[in-house]
Amino acid sequence: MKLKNETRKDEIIKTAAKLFKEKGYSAVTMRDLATEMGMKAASLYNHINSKQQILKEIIISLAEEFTTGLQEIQKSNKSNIEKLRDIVKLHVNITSHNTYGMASLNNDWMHLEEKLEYYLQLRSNYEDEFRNIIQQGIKKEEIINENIEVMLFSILSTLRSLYLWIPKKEDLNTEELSQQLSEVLINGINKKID
Amino acid sequence: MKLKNETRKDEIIKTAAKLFKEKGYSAVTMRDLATEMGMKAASLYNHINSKQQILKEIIISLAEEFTTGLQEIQKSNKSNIEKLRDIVKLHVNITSHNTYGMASLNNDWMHLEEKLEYYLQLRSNYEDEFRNIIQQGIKKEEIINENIEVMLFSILSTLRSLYLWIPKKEDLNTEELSQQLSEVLINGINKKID
DNA sequence: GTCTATAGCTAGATAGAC
DNA sequence: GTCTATCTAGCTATAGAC
Repeated sequence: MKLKNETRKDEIIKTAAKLFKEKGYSAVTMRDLATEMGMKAASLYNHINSKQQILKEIIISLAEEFTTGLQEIQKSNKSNIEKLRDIVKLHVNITSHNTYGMASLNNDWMHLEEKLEYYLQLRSNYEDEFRNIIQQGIKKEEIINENIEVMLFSILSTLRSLYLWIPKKEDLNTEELSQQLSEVLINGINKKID
Repeated sequence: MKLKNETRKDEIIKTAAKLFKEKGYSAVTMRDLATEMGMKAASLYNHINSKQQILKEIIISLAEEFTTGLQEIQKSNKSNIEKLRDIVKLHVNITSHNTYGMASLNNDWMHLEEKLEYYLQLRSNYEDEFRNIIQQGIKKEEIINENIEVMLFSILSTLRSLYLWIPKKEDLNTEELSQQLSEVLINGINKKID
């Protein structure tokens, strides 16, 4: 694990993530990746051990980023609605600086081999923490007493799909987007009488 | 195109959709599909012409179902908020009777060959119609004057992700789910003072 | 650190017996 | 309509020259 190699290796992983987003892990060949990197497929193996390792690094680092981000949010004394706003910010921030990787996290996790179980554990824990915030919010009468699973998956689906349309916006203002998204997800789109 | 073949062919397509949902189009082999069907790969070709044809039939029929469904909704004289509720129903209904196919529609459309352009056209038109309903809703002061793209993609992302968690619910009541989902998407989760 | 060459395997699809 | 056998092409990964 020489430090000198990390720069080139990171470049390969970043390029791979871009291609994985376009066609999915299984449809991208090492030759595709090599061509995009301007080299031959065999040369890739001086920097990475396998195609599987690339997928693992993309997905696990992102999954851990979400886990630590949510743990940080949970430490605060904010209201549950405020915690939800922080979760929206977390997703917008991570997605905006790694749009490509988010595609693999969402669509190619099932192709993980040794790390599959670990990933599933992280994801399951994340959903449990998220669900818990909604439950506490209902108990404290900050959140309506609707079906918890419907609220959880409605919000989470939107946040998980962010990678699909964030790149379409030019000059992205993450602070503004987070604010607008929170508004829509929390308060809805229905116009009330002022 | 003998009618007698259609039953077996439909069975193959349905099984393929299930496998495509689990691993994605590219990772599913004709041998996998044959095994699941209890036959040999070569035998599949008595019913279908190619793997690509299977994907095409799964995706295009669903895309057309959404297109005609939205056209039907557009014909009515309902308010724009009511039209949105109908769109939610449309997605819940189509997804609940073809959960597997929805995975391909969402994640494997880029592997379409001859029909790719047609699919992209249908999807683009669908989004335009959807956006138009929101715009009209804002104009008629039924919907808040927030960022249209944020509202559009927030709602559409949730509806497009329905296939991921609808099967987790046992004894699904589509009418009830549509109602709950509309409530959350339109009115938000924030508790207001009664 | 990149290359050529290639091993070893599996993919989609076809031919033809039954 | 299903089978066995097989073709051609493409895959990941390695060996070894430079």
